[in-house]
Amino acid sequence: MGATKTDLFTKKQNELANMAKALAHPARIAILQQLIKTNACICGNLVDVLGLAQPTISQHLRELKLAGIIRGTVEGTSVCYCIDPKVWQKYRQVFNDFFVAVDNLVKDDCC
Amino acid sequence: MGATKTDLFTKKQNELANMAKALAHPARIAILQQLIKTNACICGNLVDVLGLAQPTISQHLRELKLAGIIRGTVEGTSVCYCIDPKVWQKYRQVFNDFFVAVDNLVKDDCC
DNA sequence: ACAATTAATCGTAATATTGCAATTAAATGA
DNA sequence: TCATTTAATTGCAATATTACGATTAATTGT
Repeated sequence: MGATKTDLFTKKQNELANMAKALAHPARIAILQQLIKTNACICGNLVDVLGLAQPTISQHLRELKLAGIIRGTVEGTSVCYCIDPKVWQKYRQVFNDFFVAVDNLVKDDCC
Repeated sequence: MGATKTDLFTKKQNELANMAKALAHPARIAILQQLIKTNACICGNLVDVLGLAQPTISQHLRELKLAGIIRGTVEGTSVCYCIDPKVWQKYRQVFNDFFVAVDNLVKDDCC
């Protein structure tokens, strides 16, 4: 026990849950917002901006990269991270589709 | 260590992260979708529909209730759960606001 | 009052996540 | 080449999450 039983759920359900998980930490939210704020890229500035240690930031970047929502390209000794607009839009749509589902149904309260 | 350092982040960042966390499990996604699907309420049917044990479902319901996104009212020996439309709309808006932020900035790739 | 039904809670095991010090890897510049 | 800079990786401790058996709490029907 202890591990999520992904086999019980659909691909879409697991996909959405994983997307949510990628956003389920304030540091990762802060990283994404910082990437947006500085328009293009940013590197270890994140370590200065957020108050977390370098390995911790690196780990969060790793997760965001794994989720596909950001990309990192080496630039000299530093690494430039940026949001992947395509994946970002996909996230946006998946979440929106999920939230929209209620519009058709919930007019007033049930219980 | 091991605990999230919420004090390093803004209220909004923590709020969004917590909302995402509420959605960050396929069982909770499935529960919400089931509540939508059956329009109004549902009770222990969830235990039958999803393949998880009763205490596990109960725990996920607890988290969703804690997040405010669902409500439960006692009806005889069973409990009727339903989505809170107001909170649902808030979730929708918070996520949308977050995703929208990129529209103004990311036209083409950076790195 | 008492059996039956339903769901919450408790306790616990397994696993996952968070965070960081220490180290390593990779690239640059002198 | 070698020191410097930057970021990834390793290893580990603390905490959180997930899952469920066993039990408890609450309500209903008899």
